[in-house]
Amino acid sequence: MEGRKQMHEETTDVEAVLREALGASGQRFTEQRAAVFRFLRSTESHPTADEVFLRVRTDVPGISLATVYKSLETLVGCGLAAKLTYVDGSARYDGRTDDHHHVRCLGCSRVMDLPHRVDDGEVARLQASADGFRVTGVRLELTGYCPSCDPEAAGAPA
Amino acid sequence: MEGRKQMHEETTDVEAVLREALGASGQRFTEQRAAVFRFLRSTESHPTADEVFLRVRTDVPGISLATVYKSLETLVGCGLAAKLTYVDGSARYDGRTDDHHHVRCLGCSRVMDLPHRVDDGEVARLQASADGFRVTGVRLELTGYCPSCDPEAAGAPA
DNA sequence: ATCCTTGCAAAGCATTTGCAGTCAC
DNA sequence: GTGACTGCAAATGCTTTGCAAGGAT
Repeated sequence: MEGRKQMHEETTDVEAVLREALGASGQRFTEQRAAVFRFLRSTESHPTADEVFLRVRTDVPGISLATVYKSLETLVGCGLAAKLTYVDGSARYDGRTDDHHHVRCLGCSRVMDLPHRVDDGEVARLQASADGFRVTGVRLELTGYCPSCDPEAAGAPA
Repeated sequence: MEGRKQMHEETTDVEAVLREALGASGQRFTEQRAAVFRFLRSTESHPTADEVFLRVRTDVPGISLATVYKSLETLVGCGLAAKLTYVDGSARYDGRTDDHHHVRCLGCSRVMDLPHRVDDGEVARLQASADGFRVTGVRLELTGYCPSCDPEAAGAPA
């Protein structure tokens, strides 16, 4: 089936992307970095460093937590990942680097991606009052409750 | 002048607000909590716990950092302050609890308040794709450069 | 062969906690 | 007087760092 072939192509592509980005900044391709990058690209769960560690350990048994931290920082430095920080203080990593927004569930702490971006006109309106300020980025996060955590919804919310 | 009288009234009012909020949740009014609250209300600088500590220490010489942390948490619990977290991982506190947004300068790290809020229609549009999710809050932060830090502006950027 | 990376363990830093004395009520 | 609050210091948890061995180019 096409499925397997496509999967293989994607894997290859992911490695190529990583090799290129690392090479461009004079850094080396390693199995550890590849595993971290592959996992980040494969999930939308915006994992913490520790979650990455636990998962990647199944692919690269001997990897250490320190290496995961270093790899994540390397990826962020290459522009292949983004670092998010939440109110609880935990850092999370996102394999998507395009400008997008998030919804976070106050119940289960899950973070999901939003397909739409804030309208440029809206940004311009908000920015208008910060005079002289040159805006380069917008970060937006919706908070609330996902269907299975909603305390106001009918079902028993765990 | 009116200035002095108004200032005194405000101070009194701030304490009354604090007393009421604390009483409502069975907690006690203390000089330390009052000093922390007063400082938060008086500034727009969104200070870290340590900055609060350094400043409040001039009013309450013997106060400890642990007490500042506890007081800040108490205020957040009473709804008299909000806790913010930035990408660098540092927690900051905001004496304003109404729903408002921020601009952060990538040069000097200063955080300022934005007078406008994201339009409800825009939130609805963004939310539309997160189906089943009940949105309760919106957090937005603009990032960029303030006039004195803008590297693309004419003057020497420090 | 060079020097970047890894894994380990120790160090760092912000925040939290335990506890005895103190204070608000 | 009672129970909450403070200050101190120790503890915690996440993240970073130093270093010798190993690996990519």
